Amino acid sequence: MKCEKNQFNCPVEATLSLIGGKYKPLILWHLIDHPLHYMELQRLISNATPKMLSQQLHDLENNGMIHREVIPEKPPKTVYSLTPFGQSIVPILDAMCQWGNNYLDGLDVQPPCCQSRK
Amino acid sequence: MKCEKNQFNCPVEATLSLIGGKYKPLILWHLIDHPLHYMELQRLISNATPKMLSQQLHDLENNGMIHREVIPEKPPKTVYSLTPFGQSIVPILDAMCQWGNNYLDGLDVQPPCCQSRK
DNA sequence: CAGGATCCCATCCGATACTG
DNA sequence: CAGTATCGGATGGGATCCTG
Repeated sequence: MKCEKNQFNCPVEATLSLIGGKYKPLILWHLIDHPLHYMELQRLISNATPKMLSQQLHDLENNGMIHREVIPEKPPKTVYSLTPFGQSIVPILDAMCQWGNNYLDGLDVQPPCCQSRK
Repeated sequence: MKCEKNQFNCPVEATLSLIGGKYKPLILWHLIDHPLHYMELQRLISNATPKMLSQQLHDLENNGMIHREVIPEKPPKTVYSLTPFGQSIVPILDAMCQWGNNYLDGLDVQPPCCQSRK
């Protein structure tokens, strides 16, 4: 999904335009409790290709949801963390995760991660 | 987005697979308080083409979120309404709508509909 | 290590026209 | 009224290879 400031049919559309990307909810989810390096995210979201991961990270950064900091070392590191704006959307992720778990339960599917937070 | 029962990276993905379509949240939103006819939905969601609207309606029906009842009259009528399963996801829509309104406020954009419910 | 570049395919979505 | 059929463009997402 695009992340522009165009007209939306509904505020819900606006919300989805920010977190509707394939790996975006998952990225945000992993960043809730602590910042992570690119490599750690790559390992946690292993079926995302590097291209997809960095693309989604850039989208989230451009929308102000996450902060990207490069640490000039050898080897170089990049740390991603939630901004306050990104934090503000966590309750929605929580609600969606909880509902999604109930739904998957009904299908007898084991969710691969984040069954519940905390 | 597709709506299959495949593997999801995250329960949030499962949720998005059901309500992530372009007009799905809006359709569900309009059906919260009362059932609607196809034509009423078409009028409320005027920039959806008939093809898109009926496609999204079918998706929602196949996933058990809405109920479709054909009333054999002349002229024919079709009534769409939320199922209990569809009702169960309303809190998420509420949360997303509320957050989206705050977000759009910050952009000085007037949301076109459903500023708040009730 | 953290990604960018390139190529390509699947799906989403819109416009227009038509039907029981 | 309540859709379906068809075509085509836009976008999302994957595979592979390459670089500072």
